[in-house]
Amino acid sequence: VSPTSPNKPRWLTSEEEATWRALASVMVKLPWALECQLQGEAELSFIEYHVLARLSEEPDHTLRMSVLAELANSSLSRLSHLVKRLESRGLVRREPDPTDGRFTNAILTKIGYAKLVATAPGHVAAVRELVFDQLSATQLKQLNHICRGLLQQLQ
Amino acid sequence: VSPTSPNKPRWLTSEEEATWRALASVMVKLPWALECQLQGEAELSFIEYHVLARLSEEPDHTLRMSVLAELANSSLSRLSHLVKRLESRGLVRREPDPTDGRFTNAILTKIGYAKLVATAPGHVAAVRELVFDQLSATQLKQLNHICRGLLQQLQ
DNA sequence: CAAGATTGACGAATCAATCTTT
DNA sequence: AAAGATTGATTCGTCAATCTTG
Repeated sequence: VSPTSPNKPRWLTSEEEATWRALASVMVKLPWALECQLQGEAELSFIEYHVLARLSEEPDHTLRMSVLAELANSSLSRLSHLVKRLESRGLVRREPDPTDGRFTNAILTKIGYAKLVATAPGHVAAVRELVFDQLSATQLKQLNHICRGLLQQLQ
Repeated sequence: VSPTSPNKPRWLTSEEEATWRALASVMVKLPWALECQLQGEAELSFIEYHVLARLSEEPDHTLRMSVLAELANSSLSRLSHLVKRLESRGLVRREPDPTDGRFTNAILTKIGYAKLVATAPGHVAAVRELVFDQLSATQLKQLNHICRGLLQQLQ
């Protein structure tokens, strides 16, 4: 499709186009690389790792499913399927919230925590190697700022 | 998991951590938003759109499957399944390369091209709104540079 | 036999529908 | 009735195995 379309669509400049292609590639390849690292070393997907990680950040290693879904950038349905699998592996368990049975609490088990502790260093090393080792201190700040701006529009 | 682990894993600084969370969110939410836009307006996935778009950039609207897979950041297997679906919708067709039967050419059909022409303005508008309208000219350059750096490590 | 491509089985995400608790 | 959560059907991507052409 050529840039000579009617008039409504403001096309991308060649610099925007190049940036967009690079960004799109990063959005495909970076998650993939991290998936591979996690799958190879821990048989965990990226989102599974983060579910465990988020739970570990809570003092009681517990979060409501709906809150966890938000934190993990996941739909509730996806999370429900996913936690069921983690539960069958003994990494997480679920209980209805004692104070209000409509909520379900996801709870990190001892085994799940151990798994996370064993997995985290390798994962962090991969993130460091693939992302932060490639960025100067200035670029780090720039990227932070840029991402925050983009997130605003992504509600 | 706390930052007070043995010694091997150089943990992330709090600034790196914040940046990483923001970047991870962008990598999930931005593709999702664009998927929704394309699915809603054209019943195309992000990768399907880009397959059509890449084909349209060739003078003869033709690319070998293996080349197209590279350009679309896709495995050959994934592309094969995907193109089969596009073919069943009449948007693309496949032929063995006349000069060497080992290659398969994917060819954008008239219908596929029309679909792309109809879809592109809305998609570009979404990319503009979600990405480039959020970036200053300086940030555009920064993002371009950052992404290119990251891609180098992602081979 | 090697490279390009396809296939089928399986695993995981989505969507809509349903169930449960208040 | 509404919010939180689960479920099942469908679809898509992955992996490994296979097919095909030169």
